[in-house]
Amino acid sequence: MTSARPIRVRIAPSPTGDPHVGTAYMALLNLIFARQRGGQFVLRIEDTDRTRFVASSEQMIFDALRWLGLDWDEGPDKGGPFAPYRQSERTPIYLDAVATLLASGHAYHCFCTAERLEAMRRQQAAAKQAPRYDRTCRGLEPAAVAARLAAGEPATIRLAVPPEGSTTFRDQLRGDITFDHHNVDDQVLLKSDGFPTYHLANVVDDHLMQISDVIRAEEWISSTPKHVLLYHAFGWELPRFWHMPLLRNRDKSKISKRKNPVSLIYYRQAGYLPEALINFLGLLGGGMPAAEDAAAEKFSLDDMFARFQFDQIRLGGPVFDLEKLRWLNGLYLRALAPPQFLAAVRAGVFPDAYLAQIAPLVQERIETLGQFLDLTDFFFLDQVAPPPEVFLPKKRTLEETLAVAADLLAALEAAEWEHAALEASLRALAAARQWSAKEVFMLLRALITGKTASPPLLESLLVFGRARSLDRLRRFLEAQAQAPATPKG
RNA sequence: GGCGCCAUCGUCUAGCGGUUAGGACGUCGCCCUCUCAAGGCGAAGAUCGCGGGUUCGAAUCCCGCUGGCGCUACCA
Repeated sequence: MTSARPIRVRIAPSPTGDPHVGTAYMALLNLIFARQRGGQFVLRIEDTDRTRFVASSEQMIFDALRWLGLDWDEGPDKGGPFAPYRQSERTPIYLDAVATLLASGHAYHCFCTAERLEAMRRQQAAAKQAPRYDRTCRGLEPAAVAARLAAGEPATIRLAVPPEGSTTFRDQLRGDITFDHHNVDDQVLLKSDGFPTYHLANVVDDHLMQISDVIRAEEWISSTPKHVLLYHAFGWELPRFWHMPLLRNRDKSKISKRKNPVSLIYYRQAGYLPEALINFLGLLGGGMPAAEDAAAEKFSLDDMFARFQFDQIRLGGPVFDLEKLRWLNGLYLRALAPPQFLAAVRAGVFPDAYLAQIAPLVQERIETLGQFLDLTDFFFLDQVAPPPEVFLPKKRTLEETLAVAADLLAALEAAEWEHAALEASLRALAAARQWSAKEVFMLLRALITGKTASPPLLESLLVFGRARSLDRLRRFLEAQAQAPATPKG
C-alpha cells in the first residue's frame, strides 16, 4: 500500500536557545537511518515561533551538529532541491495550504481571543473536563466570517476535526495507535501573526520535501492524529512514523536543563569529545547489538551505520547517565596519540579565543605571570567546591543561603546572557530575598569561582559561558542536597 | 482529570517459551604501583513492577492492576 519511494528523513530543530542534546540524538538516529538506506538527510529550521526565536541559535545548531559529525545533505546553509529550508521563508506556502483547507471545509476561522480561551480552559478545569477548544467559531456563517475579517478582526485558523470516529496510524516501532476524535482538539494551524504552528508547517513541509520517514521523539505521538488528519485532508501520502524514546533525567522525567546539562555547547566546553558523545548516544535506546565486554561498548558513527538496528530499539526512555558518558570520554581520550591529545587539550581547554577573553580580566591585577592560574583557575576547572566558609555569608543560615542559591540558578536560567540583564536580574533577586546586592554577588562569586576574590563577576560569567555556569550551580545544589555542608564557627 | 506510550540489577542494556537471567557504567575488595589514575582479577547488586491466565514449561504470549512518563498552548 505504501509505494516504494526514495528514503528521505529530516530533523526539524527550533532555534529557541542552545542546541539541545535531544536534537543531537534525533539527528544521529535520522542520519543512521538515511545512511543505511541510501537516503537523504535534511535539516529544516522550524522558526515559526517568533516569541521564542533566538537569532544566534540557528548558527549554534549548525556548529554543534557539525562538531558531532552529524552533517546533513540539504539545509538552510547548503540549499537543495526543496529550498528554502527555513520555515520563516516559506510563509506563502503555508498560506496557500491553509486556503486549500478552508476551501475544502477542513479548517475554519476562529476569532476567539486569548483571554476567552483562557477563561474557557479555567471553566473546563473547574468542571473537571478536558481542556479543549469549544468550537464556538466552527459554525460561523461565511458571510459573518468575511465581515469580521474585513473589519480587521484578528483570527486564527483551526483544523476541523471530524466530530465522530477515530484516527489510527501505524507507529513503526509500536504498531497501530488509535485516537478517538473526541480526544483530538481543533488545533490552531495558522496563528494570528500569520505564521503557521508546528502541526501545519511540519506536515506541509514533510510532504513538499518528500520526507518518507518521520523519525522524531515520542512526545509527538499524541499530536500525530492531527497530522494524519491533515495528510488526509490534503490527499497526501502518509510518511512512515517512528517515535523514538525520550531521553530522561535521573528521575525519569523528560530531560531538561533544570536537571541535566542539555546544551551541546556545554559538552563541547566541558571537554567532551564528539566521538564519545556520539558513541554514548548510540548506546541509549538499544539499536546497537549487545556488547559482550567493555571494549565492545566503544563504537564509531561508521560502526553505527553498519550495525544499528531500528527494529531493536527499546521503547523505555533511557536515563542520560553522565557517569557513563565520562567513562566513555576517558576511553577516547586515553586512546589518542600524544600529539592528538595535546591538540585536544589546546582546543578543548585552552583555545586561543577563550584565553583572549580571559586575559583582559586579569591583566590589570597581575604582578607576575605565575599568578595567572591563581586568578583564573575556575575558568578551566571541571568543578569548584567552595566550603561553607567561602560561600556562606555572615549572618545567614545555610538553609537560607541554599534557597538563595536555588533562586540564583533559576534567575540565571531565565535571564538573557548579557551584562545589564544579568545585573538587573541579580539585583531583583537580592531585593526579593531582602539580601544586599553585595551578599548575592558574593554568593554567586563563591559558587562560580570557588573563591571570595575573583576577576569581575559578570564579565567572568559572560566569558565562562551560560551552559557551564548553570551546570556549576546545579552541581553545587545537587552536592548540597546529598551531603549538606556543615558550617563551622 | 482525560487520552496515549512505556515497564529486566541504582543506571545503560542482552534476552524473543526451556539460561546458574549475560555484559557495561557506577559501587566495594584484591593485584599492579612512589601517589592518583589507567589496567588486571573478583564481589555485591534484578524473587525480570504486581496479580491472574495460556502452556509440560514464561522475563519472554494474553488480560487486569499498579507505577512512570508524555501530550493536554495562537511552543515546538
